[in-house]
Amino acid sequence: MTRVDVAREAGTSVAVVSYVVNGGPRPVAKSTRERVLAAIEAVGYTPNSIAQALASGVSGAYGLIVPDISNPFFAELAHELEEVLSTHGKVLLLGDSSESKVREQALLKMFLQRQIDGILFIGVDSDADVQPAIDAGVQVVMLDRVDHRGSVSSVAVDNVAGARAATEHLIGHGYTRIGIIAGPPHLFTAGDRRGGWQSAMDAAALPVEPRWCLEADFSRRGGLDAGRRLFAADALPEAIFTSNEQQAVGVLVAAAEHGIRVPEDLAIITFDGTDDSEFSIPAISTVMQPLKDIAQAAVDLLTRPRDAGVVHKTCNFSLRLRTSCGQH
Amino acid sequence: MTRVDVAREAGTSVAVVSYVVNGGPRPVAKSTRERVLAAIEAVGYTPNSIAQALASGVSGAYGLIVPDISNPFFAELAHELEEVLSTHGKVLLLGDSSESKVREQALLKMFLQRQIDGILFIGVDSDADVQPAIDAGVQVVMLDRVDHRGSVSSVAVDNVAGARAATEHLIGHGYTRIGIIAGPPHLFTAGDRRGGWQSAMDAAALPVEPRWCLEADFSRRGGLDAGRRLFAADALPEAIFTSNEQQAVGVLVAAAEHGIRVPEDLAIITFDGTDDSEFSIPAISTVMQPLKDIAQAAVDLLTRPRDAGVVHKTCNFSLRLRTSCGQH
DNA sequence: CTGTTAGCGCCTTCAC
DNA sequence: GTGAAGGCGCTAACAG
Repeated sequence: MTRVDVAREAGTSVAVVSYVVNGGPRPVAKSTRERVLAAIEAVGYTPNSIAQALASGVSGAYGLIVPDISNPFFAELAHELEEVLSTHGKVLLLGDSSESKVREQALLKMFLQRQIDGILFIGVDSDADVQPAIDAGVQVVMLDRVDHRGSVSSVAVDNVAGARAATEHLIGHGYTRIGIIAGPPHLFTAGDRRGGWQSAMDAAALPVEPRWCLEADFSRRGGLDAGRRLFAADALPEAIFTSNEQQAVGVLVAAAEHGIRVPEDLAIITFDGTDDSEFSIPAISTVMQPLKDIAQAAVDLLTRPRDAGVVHKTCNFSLRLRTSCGQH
Repeated sequence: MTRVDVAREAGTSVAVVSYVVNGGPRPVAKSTRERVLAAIEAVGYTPNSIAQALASGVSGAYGLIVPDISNPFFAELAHELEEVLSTHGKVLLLGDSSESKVREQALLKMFLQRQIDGILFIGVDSDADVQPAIDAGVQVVMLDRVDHRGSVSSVAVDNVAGARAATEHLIGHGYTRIGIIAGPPHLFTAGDRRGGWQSAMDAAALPVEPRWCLEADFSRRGGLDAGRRLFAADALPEAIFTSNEQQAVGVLVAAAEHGIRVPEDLAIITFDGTDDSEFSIPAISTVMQPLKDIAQAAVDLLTRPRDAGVVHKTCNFSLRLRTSCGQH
């Protein structure tokens, strides 16, 4: 069923069908419109999006590239993004780079070939190469692992402030021996969160003990390994800031292995705020990222005109206090 | 940059460019081919997939519809599916129905308009309506929540056998008072797993205590609520089979709330086998679904010729024993 | 082996 | 307000 069928049924030309389907670019008489609408209904016509895309140049499809969709944080973010887009009748192409920069580039290229209208990009690291997209004139918005000084638009929370707020909360509890599980150094996210922790420590004139400053992947396994290293030492910190939620879950497992009670022996606070921290034992205090807001902001940026200039949008985090830091 | 540019550069016709790009349908002289290849390189040409799709009728895009991508099981499955597809140069459209049948249908329609080559479908419930896809002549493969007696192809594990194996393992431990957290009755998955549990109980001539048979959503919250109900009673079972992993995580939280030790006071075994069960406290024994195999099988079915007939593929589960059922 | 050309389904400018 | 016609970029007959 194409427009030709509709036109024949309605006794008009295909152009008119086009006008009523897209509400433009030319006006249509009320009576003709109704006749066309009826014909569309009668023959069961649905426009072919592919053909529309080819003719008009806009595909109504957006690409999302994530390092790993099975990471709960990215999955929840993808959920929100898809929701925002699909209510606008847009469609989301999912690209999972499996933390590989090579695949990341391959996906980007595949998406570009498909004439996507824009790309939501969460890079494997913080200096992602989205030049191909820019050259092709498609909008790019970076999420999460962004360079907020960079030349492409981005949406993220203030990682420095969030980490500082979390650490300050720990300090407010009276803890003075506070460690950190930092993230991979090649991620600005990790650096910023570490910076936030550091600044809170400095502001409170608290000593930073190097052996309580570990580095780990942003993964459960990373947190587990770091926790094991930490707990193998004789002296423990009273509290610890883990730079992402996955790490925190891993640290919890390590703590259980070593018979270390949370929060009695060790308080924990973390960053991100997916369901994982709510349903862990104990529930983990966390800096919550407002995923819905982030998704909405990202789509807003993405759908602006091409020449809109780069914007670095910062969303507000909130602190969610739970058992793991002594709250209840 | 279109084929015209390439043709001009290479001094050939556009048809020849097409032939070398797609390796057919007509042969091309070696020398010409090389000239064309060089020209493609020189002008930096990449084919427009949209145009290819329109002209050829195959888009190279597949749709995936899931009830909720932020559910770890679906997210891990999506990860595997995307991986399989994208190594074939195919692209995945992600549709998240948010557990709504209305959105499910809307997504299906959107995908169909985009001329997808096939659809991977995980329905909100077990009698999903994929008729529109079938009418449009696009392949459908149902995953997970499937009706393996139905008329569309599917891939899944043997839920009955898996649940029975899990329950038998519990029985092998010497437990006799074994309860179940069943899933929503409108899902065949849930019914099958319940059936497997039941048959193991029957085979061992173990009594089924109704108050230890609860029903809950396939979610952490569902498991939490069910656990609270269960633990509010005075007499507890010795062991319990939870019908999915999310539920198990919730039950664990409820157990912690009530000071019930796992596995000392209550052994738990569950179904699915994502990272969640590995990184919970304690680690949860589970029937593992072979996600990679499932993904591969699904894509294989999806890319068969249209008239290939319906196939219900069953993948082999495996039992992963961990602390929660007394193993270690 | 290579070139010409008619579509694929739709959008949109241009006449009427 | 409506219709005719020329693309969008590519594929695949059909001729040479």
